[in-house]
Amino acid sequence: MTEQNNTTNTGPERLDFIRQIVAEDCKTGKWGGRVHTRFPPEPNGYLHIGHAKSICLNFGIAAEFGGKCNLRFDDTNPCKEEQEYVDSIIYDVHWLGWDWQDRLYFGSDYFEQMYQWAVELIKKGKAFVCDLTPEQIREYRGTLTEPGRESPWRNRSSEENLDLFARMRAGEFPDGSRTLRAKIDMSHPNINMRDPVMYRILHATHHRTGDTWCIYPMYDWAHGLEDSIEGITHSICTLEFENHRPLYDWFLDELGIHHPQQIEFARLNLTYTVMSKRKLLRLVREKFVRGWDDPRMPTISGLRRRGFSPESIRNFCKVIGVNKFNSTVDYALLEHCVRDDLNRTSPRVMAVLRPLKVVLTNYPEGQVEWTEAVNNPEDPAAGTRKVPFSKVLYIEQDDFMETPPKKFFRLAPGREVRLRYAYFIRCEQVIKDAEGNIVELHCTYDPATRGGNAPDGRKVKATLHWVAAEHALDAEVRLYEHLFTKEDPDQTEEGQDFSANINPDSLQVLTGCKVEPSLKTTRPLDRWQFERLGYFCTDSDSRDGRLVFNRTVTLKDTWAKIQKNQ
RNA sequence: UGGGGUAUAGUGUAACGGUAGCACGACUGACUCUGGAUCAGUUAGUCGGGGUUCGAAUCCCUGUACCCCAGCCA
Repeated sequence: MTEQNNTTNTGPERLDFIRQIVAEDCKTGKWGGRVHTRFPPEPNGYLHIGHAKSICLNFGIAAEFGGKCNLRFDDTNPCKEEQEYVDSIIYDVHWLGWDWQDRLYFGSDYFEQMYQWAVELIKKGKAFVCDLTPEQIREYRGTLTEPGRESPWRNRSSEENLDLFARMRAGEFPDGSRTLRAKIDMSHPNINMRDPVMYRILHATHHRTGDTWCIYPMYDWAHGLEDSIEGITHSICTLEFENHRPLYDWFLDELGIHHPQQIEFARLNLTYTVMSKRKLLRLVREKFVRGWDDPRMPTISGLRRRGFSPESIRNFCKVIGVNKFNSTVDYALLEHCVRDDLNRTSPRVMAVLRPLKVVLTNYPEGQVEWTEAVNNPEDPAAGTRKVPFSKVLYIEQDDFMETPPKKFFRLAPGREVRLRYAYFIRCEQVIKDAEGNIVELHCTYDPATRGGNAPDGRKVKATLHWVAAEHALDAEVRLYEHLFTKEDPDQTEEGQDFSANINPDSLQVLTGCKVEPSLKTTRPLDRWQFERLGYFCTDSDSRDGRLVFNRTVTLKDTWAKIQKNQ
């Protein structure tokens, strides 16, 4: 913990409401000064930016308070969970920069202990085997406004319950035929307390325990026990579990075991995207995207492939804060965070996405000059590199207009601009094809402006990026827009769902792009700034001789804004 | 209409009875070999109505709105 400097007016570090609780607990010694959190994903899908919020909260709090944070898989439902998801989650949490040392746990490792505790509750007369069908259980539960009715099986002797429960475990009964239920209160206003199911019979193969179990614990029963076993102090979860806290508390108190404090916070919502695993699964299954790691997905793997850095995601999670009320964060804030980080860390490079050929009529045929370019103006240590310059070049089509409107100060007939790190050039002639399309520009360069400055002190209003034709590498560049056309994808017409709001133009593939030769050896996940265009990331489809880049995010573009407002 | 939560600029958040602050966005301007970055500035807020108090975003009362809960999902 750093010493507070009272001479500055920055004030004390502001703590969110969860950190306030943790800080208070440390002060009062509630847990003996211990802070132990956990991130408990269910391995039934890929992690997304919303999980990152939880990950940063749990691992962040542990780190800040000198505590520990476990990675624990909440794998109590064999029907939905897969090893593939376990692997991806481990990879993603690590990639985000967090470490759990040797504390990688699985709820399924505690199945035997859970079973023993269930037996204990049965013996206490606090749990019973119920023979009601799923439909009957629903009927007996009552409704939000009416109390439920007690199961006719509620008052079996503990001997009978013990025997039946053992036989459930032994696999004597078919799926769905019986459950183990807690005996609480069928008229409780909180429906979760109306004799909730603790175990269901499921003859399913579990991704870790195989076929050793045919009864599986329900979340409400299992989760608190997992936290208790691991000695968790602060069990941080999302808002929808607030209604379950009384049950969480009830189980731990009845058992008289270590009782962590559950604290709930609001999950993250982001504009122009969906966050529920169910919807993300649909996007993948119904091929709206190319997979879990499609760069348009809000998954960690998608963001990684898109070019987001772990630092930018962690910083995003810090600036959005944490609260108890639902809110939707503007996607622009995520973009701000990634630009902020990439601006400082990304090497600059020149790439032309939509090439327009430029011939310098007064430049010597066959001559090549290697001009020195700065790799990162924000980081002098990044050094410089040499970029080839010659008679035939490519510039961006957007950087030339035959009849330029007001405020357009790039290249136009008769106008002079600077080619970055090279020369001033002047447009002398526009060459068109039979249809009148501009296919080539004839320009002259001023040899006196070598390096990019005029000895006579004359100024140009624009600096253009460029690539020498003969040295250029071909590349494919994938441009992305929001996956949905609406800020809230769930806002739909009657009878439609979020898929109706999918943006048909969310992916645009550009081929025949020209990039500078230094990019020849780039490897997947390398991050770049293409000067004046944006931040780009070498895609995993990229290989020697076939370069593929993803646009992470554009640079802030004043000219685009002017155009849009016209 | 049962229970549990929550309301602060366009958006995300601070304030813990004492000047409503920060960030993003938007809009100006300066600077610039990236129309980037940077810098300076502008914009705009306490859900409504009562009360308590010298003083209320904060405490009390009362409305209103939104979210969650009736899986043998988590």
